Amino acid sequence: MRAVPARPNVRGMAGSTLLWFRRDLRLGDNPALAAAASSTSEPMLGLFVIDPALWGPAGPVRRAYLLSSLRALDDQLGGRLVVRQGDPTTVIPRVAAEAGASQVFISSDFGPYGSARDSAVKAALTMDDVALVAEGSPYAVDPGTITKSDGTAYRVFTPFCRAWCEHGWGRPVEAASPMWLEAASDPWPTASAPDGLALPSAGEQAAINRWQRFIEGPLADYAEDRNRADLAGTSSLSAALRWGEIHPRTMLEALGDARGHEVFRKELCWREFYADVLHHSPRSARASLRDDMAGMRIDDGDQADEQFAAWTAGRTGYPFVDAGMRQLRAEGWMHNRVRMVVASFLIKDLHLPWQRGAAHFMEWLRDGDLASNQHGWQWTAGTGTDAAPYFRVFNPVTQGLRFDPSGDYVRKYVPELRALAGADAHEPWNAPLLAADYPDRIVDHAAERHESLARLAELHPRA
DNA sequence: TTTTGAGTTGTTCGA
DNA sequence: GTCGAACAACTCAAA
Repeated sequence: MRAVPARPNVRGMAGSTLLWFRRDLRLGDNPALAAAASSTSEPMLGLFVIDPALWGPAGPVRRAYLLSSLRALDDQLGGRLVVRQGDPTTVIPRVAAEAGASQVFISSDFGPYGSARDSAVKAALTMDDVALVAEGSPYAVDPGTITKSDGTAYRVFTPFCRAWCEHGWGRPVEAASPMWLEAASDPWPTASAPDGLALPSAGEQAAINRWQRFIEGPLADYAEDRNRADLAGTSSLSAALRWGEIHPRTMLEALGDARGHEVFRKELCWREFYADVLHHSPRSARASLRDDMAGMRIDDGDQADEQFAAWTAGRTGYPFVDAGMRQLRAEGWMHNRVRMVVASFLIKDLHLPWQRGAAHFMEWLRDGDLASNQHGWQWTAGTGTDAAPYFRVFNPVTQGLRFDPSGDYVRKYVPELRALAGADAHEPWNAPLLAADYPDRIVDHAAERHESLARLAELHPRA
């Protein structure tokens, strides 16, 4: 990235190569970059397109994170990352023409929007005699690759994971250090995180540093500590994976057979499993994967709206739920264990549709990934893969006592409960004078659990 | 072909 | 206080 050539005139420069970054904001272990670099000895042009179709829905948190990550990438490119705004179907052919590029390299996108967009871009480029070359993807194994023996997609995680491990994945590809062309950028959009929301540092180097710290520290006890909300037992790399600041292949390469390593590899596999499920069933981003659950009775109306608002604000009166919802607003991130608990509360205690909670998560999560988010929610709702224990209803108090036994997590995000010591923070109703500013419980968990099971029984009436 | 056992993340009840 | 059973029914792989 230091080797910046004497500035050529981009216009009319024949034979140059374009690298279109999307969710692969890194230089290391980047097959598209490696392929582009080895295809030409000419300097190449690194481009990111701000696509209005994605930019708006990304929400303020992901917009701010993305800009921060793009700034880091721009630094790595010696300030030569070209940023354009607009529909890629028109922007990509235009930039390719400006640069005289005959090839545009990308990393494959398997999402419903991304794959359709890439088809449209490919068609538009073909008219100009420019090739769109896809190399690599955000996954260790491309979605659609792992199938059952009859060729159809897996719907259960464990057999998928077994097949995924047997299939294996390649070694990280060597870093390339091409020369980068300079070209005009559109003005970068502005985006700032909501007031008071603190984002961690973004970019490839930050991701590598975080990964290194995780390997040296929490990974050894990951099997036990990953569920503990009051410990820093997770990798905190979900956003880096979402934006491709680090590739899962790089991580898998470093993992061995220790228990914590095995469990972490499984977590990476979950990400790949859900990408595979979404790839085979694009509709499942919006609709329940299991159509037999579509008739589930849900609540709506003014009271449902009020309860939804209490949930988003972290004012349900259940400390573990409220701590999670407030962490989301404070950091644009939530501990995975707590994601399940707040999701279960929305679905089983408030009887609201999973799509409503999933949309709120997508609005606030800096790691918001369509496949992982929607199917994580569907797992909790019992509408997705893993249909077996449909009677699973999380008890928000029990979960808090088990996975935040110190109460530190609750007190960190719910200041009204700081007068309660230890695990007492999970049951403020036992000491009302010490938690006077904290809301009362908006529903009775035992009663709503019963209601949820009753509504499920309506779908499967006994003979 | 049919059968069988197992399946990320759970809770409650009653002995 | 601890422990096993029950909560019903779908997917997958192996026997």
